[in-house]
Amino acid sequence: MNQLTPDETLLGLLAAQASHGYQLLACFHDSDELGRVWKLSTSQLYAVLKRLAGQGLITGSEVEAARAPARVEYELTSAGREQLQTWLYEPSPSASIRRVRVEFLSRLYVARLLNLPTIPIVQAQKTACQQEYETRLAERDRSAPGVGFLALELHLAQLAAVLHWIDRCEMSPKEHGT
Amino acid sequence: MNQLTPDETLLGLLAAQASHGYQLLACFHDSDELGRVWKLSTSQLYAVLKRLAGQGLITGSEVEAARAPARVEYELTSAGREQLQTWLYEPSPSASIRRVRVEFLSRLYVARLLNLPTIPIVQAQKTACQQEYETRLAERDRSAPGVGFLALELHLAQLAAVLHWIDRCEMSPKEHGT
DNA sequence: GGTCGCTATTCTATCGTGGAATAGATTACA
DNA sequence: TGTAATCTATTCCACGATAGAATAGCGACC
Repeated sequence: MNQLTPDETLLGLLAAQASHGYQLLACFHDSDELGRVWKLSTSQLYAVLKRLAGQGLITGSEVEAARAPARVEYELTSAGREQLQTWLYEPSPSASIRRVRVEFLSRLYVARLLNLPTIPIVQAQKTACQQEYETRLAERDRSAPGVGFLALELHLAQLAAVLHWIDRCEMSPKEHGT
Repeated sequence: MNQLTPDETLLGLLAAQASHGYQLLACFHDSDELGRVWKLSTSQLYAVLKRLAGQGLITGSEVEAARAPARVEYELTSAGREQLQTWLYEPSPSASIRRVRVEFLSRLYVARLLNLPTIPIVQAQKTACQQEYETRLAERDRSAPGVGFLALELHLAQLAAVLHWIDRCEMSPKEHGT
């Protein structure tokens, strides 16, 4: 997959608890949950739910709510659970800064939510970023001065910042000292 | 403008020399020029040229080339020159990491190309990023632990990296020591 | 002279997106 | 009791970005 979509993150939320669009949306809007990770519009979320249902990763059923319009509750299928595991422990995650910010943090969020081990996720991401760093470093040495060179240096600085930051992600949420 | 487009960068290139789509494209593909800053498809570039022409910022005229198909050469109008100046010395540039990588480096590229002063551009960008850093720092102190907090810390680390990196941009291309 | 490759531009099909529209249900309050 | 406002929940639609194919002029090579 090349495009950045919340598909698997949705699977993760539904793995924790069967739910419906409007409720899931709240989680993506709460800045203490996924609000700082994803910027998701209403239609996009419902589109993803439809896609996942079409792929047989989740199934929905209409449910009448007590004091609200009827809603469609979705839950994971076994194919969905499998897909989630594969994504969560992807051995070669992307080292793109954007991907780290969004996809890695989503993995972390989901793993914590499901009480699954986070260390392998952090380790895999760290390794990927280190490799990327080495690659770019070699590239820089072959690069002519100019904005292309500056762009590479910025990229290297960003990767270095990620590598320094990522160690803090191994800790559980409560262990954060300064 | 909210969306990230190469419009003004194009104006900058045309300010240096009247040119046509195919040639401009080469500059955006050369990784020693703008290749590491913009990822631009053919159709996007031509679409931008049409838009700029529609806005009266550039004018095109068909030219027969010696050993090639006819081309449309574009040059800046006075409105275009004005727009370029405004953009180049924008007093409050965006502090978004992506914008810095793309828009700021484009400004720098264009200013160098036209032998215009780069210091004010760097200074304005630096100030914007410092302000953003302070804002996010305050936000972090109000934030609950979790991925939202980690996202903020990552953002802060990225901004710090930008602030450290940006000083090197004040130098002319040839002054780069280690 | 056919076809390969370079120059130069346009066309098209698709897809993501934001935001409006729809719609059911409860609450407010006069 | 009527009606306006508000919250819940989902769908619809128009727009623009985008990639990549298609078109097309022109020389070169064998």
